[in-house]
Amino acid sequence: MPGVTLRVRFAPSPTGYFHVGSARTALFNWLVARRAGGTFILRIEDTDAERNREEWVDGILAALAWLGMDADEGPYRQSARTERYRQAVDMLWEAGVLYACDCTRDQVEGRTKAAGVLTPGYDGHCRGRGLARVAGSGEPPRALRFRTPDEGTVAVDDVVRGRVEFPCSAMEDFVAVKANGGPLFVLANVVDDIDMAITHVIRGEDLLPTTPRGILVWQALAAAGWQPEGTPTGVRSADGERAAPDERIPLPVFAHLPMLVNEQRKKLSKRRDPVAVERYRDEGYLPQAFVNYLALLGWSPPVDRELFSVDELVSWFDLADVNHSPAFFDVAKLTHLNGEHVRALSTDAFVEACAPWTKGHLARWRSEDFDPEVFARMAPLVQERVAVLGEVPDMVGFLFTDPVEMDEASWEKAVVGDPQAGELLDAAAAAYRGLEAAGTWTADALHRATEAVAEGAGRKLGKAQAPVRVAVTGRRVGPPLFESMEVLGPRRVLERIGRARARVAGAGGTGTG
RNA sequence: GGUCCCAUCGUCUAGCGGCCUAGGACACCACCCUCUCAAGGUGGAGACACGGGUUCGAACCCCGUUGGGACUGCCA
Repeated sequence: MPGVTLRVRFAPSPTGYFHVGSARTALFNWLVARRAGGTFILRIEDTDAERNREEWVDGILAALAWLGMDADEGPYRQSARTERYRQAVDMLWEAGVLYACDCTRDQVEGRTKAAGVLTPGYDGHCRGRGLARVAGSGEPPRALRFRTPDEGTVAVDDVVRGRVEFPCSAMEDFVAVKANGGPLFVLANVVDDIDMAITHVIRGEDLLPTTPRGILVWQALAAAGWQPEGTPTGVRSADGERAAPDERIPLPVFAHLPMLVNEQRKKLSKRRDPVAVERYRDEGYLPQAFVNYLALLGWSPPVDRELFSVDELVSWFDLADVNHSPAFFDVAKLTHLNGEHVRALSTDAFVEACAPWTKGHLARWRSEDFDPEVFARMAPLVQERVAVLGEVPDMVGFLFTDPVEMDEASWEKAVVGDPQAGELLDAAAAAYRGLEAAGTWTADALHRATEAVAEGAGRKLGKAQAPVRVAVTGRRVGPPLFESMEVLGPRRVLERIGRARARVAGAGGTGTG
């Protein structure tokens, strides 16, 4: 298609925090645009003033920025385009496809119930009443309904699902304009897509049932002579004279993505499912890993692997490889993938990525206690042991907290539960003091010294190091012990072993048994 | 109720009529490696919803059944 640039849009409604499903939709649009060298447009669908909040817009923008999905145009605001919608409504009204309706919801329901109709929905009551567009003073305001065809079908040609046909007989005359004059989704959305020359509409499958309405509106607008905004007038009118409406304002290509579901196989809900993107950011997921995982939800790459950089995703992504069936958002798999991305980082990048937890707002120690050099030395050992960055504080907290915070479960198991713990600690302390005196306080020397202690106690190193580890780091699990003790230094190591030894002795002395 | 969508291991999926005694990944189990924990290695268990067709041949095509889901707002 020479001369035709692909234009896609992500059009969220700011009615809540940014949702993983929305992020997936945004990503697929973004990938398609980047792959094709097209344009990615951001449009905020905020026509419902009562439900939209500015903070949610900020949340969307922040999440998109975090994930690296940069918009080429926008954000456009529907709330700033009311004049454009009014023009569309006028045109549609003149064309006779819109009619005024003053039925309340209760009235409609009452009539369908009384008539015993099996198919609820609007009954076309006001179709032939010829109500004026604006009611007289004192009368209730009137909504405008779109006159749908009585027969035939509307077909949606969908890249993902093929041709889907909807019978007009099942389509009610839907409300396109609120009584207060404001446009509804189906109208504003279509006007914008035409004006913004959108070529591909890529969105969730939940919008598939309303797509025929959009197509009807699109065709009515085209037939009524709607002029897309911002198109050079000369070119357009020349084309417009001859071309059929559908050619003049061609329908976009539709692609309805499979739903993201929870463990109950229901559409992800903001209310009951952990779907806020910012939550994953704060738990320490890497944006590139999150994007990688999101891409795998509903799309499968043509190569047999799952770890991709964002650039690789751009080069491999194709709507033709999008699946049909709903996908479960599996945090366990996301976590694994995140671990892979964490390990793929350079040490410097890892240290940098950890900043929010080491010296930022998520740190659990006083900033003056944090030693960047110590962290940098331990970083490679930590990096290969965490799946999400939020695990980092637990793993290195003993380096920046004095006295060390003791995990009581670890203490119980490795010290209280080990009759030899006391003598092991004594032997280790003695050996370490020797290293300190000899000036050979290195991980290697500590390793050998501890091995000797283990041998002396008649056990394997693995069993012998446990009490020492708990005494020094406060936990049974963590980064390699000897490197940890090396960076911690003799003073603090010996002090901690001494404190633990005293506690064991104290417990023994006051014990009842 | 109506309209529409979907249907391969627990999960994400490969498969687009013969390469399938169905492959990979996550999770799970066992073993190996190992100073703990991870990571890594090896092995294991684990699926074509059901019934009819079409065909020499069906996970793949068609029909039906069943199951799940979405929509059915003067929300988007």
